[in-house]
Amino acid sequence: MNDIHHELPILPCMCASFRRASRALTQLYDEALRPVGLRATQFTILQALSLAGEVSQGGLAQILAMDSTTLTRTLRIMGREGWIAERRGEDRRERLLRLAKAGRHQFSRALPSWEKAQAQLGRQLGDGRWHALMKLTNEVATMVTTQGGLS
Amino acid sequence: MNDIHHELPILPCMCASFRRASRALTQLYDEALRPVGLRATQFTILQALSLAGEVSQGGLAQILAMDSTTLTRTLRIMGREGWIAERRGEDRRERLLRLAKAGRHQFSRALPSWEKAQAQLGRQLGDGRWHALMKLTNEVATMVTTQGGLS
DNA sequence: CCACAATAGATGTATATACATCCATTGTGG
DNA sequence: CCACAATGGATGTATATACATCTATTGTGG
Repeated sequence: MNDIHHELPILPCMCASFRRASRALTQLYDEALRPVGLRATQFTILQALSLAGEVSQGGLAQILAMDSTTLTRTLRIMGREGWIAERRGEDRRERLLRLAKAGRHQFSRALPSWEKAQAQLGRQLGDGRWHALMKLTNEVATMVTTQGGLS
Repeated sequence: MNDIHHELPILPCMCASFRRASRALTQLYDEALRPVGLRATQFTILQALSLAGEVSQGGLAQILAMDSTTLTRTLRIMGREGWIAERRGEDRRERLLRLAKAGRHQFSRALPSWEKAQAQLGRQLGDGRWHALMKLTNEVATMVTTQGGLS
């Protein structure tokens, strides 16, 4: 019953190729995190807040290279689980976000599953490709968001 | 008014790093394709069908490493634009898909914009990183979808 | 100080995405 | 042939994602 697929055809579009790999990876991580009750995206937000401390919604959006209004909905879901604490900044338009106690707890609870997914992938890729991909994906995100509209 | 961001922080999660880069790239390609009236995903489907000829919905889903039921909705949207032609296979559960005339036309119309995006990105990355990423993203997708549930 | 531009998010809307479940069809063991 | 498992998609539901537009707040030139 297990899928022993063939090689996937190369997609000449870099965007398509990235999106396909992202979908595959998201499956892998979602499956690993399902027993804990987290989606990959939600784990990412917990981890980002864990690393960044207190940030505004817009600041978090920049870190993740996503539209800040997208976070409105995702944070609402995570907020009703009690994982996110927020307060108004001095600039009262801003929402300053940080992990609530339940959020830190949920994050620790998810760590082993996440590490298992990372390790499995790391074994399959090997150190060389792992580090290359870490570097390259980070460069792509930085480069594209930075140089967005050049002449 | 233009965004000259800083370096983005490294995300230790491979999945998060991939998804972030994907979002950034999707922005770039969506922007390039917007004047033509296509999303990156839709362009990808047109291109995949253009390369693959006639395939079943499930076959297309495998090529793109996505759930075949996801395609039900996306294909419906593209179908009502008249871009996709379908017929029943001998196995009458299958839907066999191919580009309709309007689809081939829309695809050609979009090609220049897509090539511009590819070229801009290619310039920023340089040949080495471009080819490395093409190879690595394809390997990741193949590897993860193939080795899905190993012991 | 005040009119007005700029910014941070919230909301409406559309697409992308997957999973659980359901239906129709096909394959299979007896 | 027939009961039943397996498969291809469709549908219901939930989340992820972005853009256009709106509101509240902040910054700024005069």
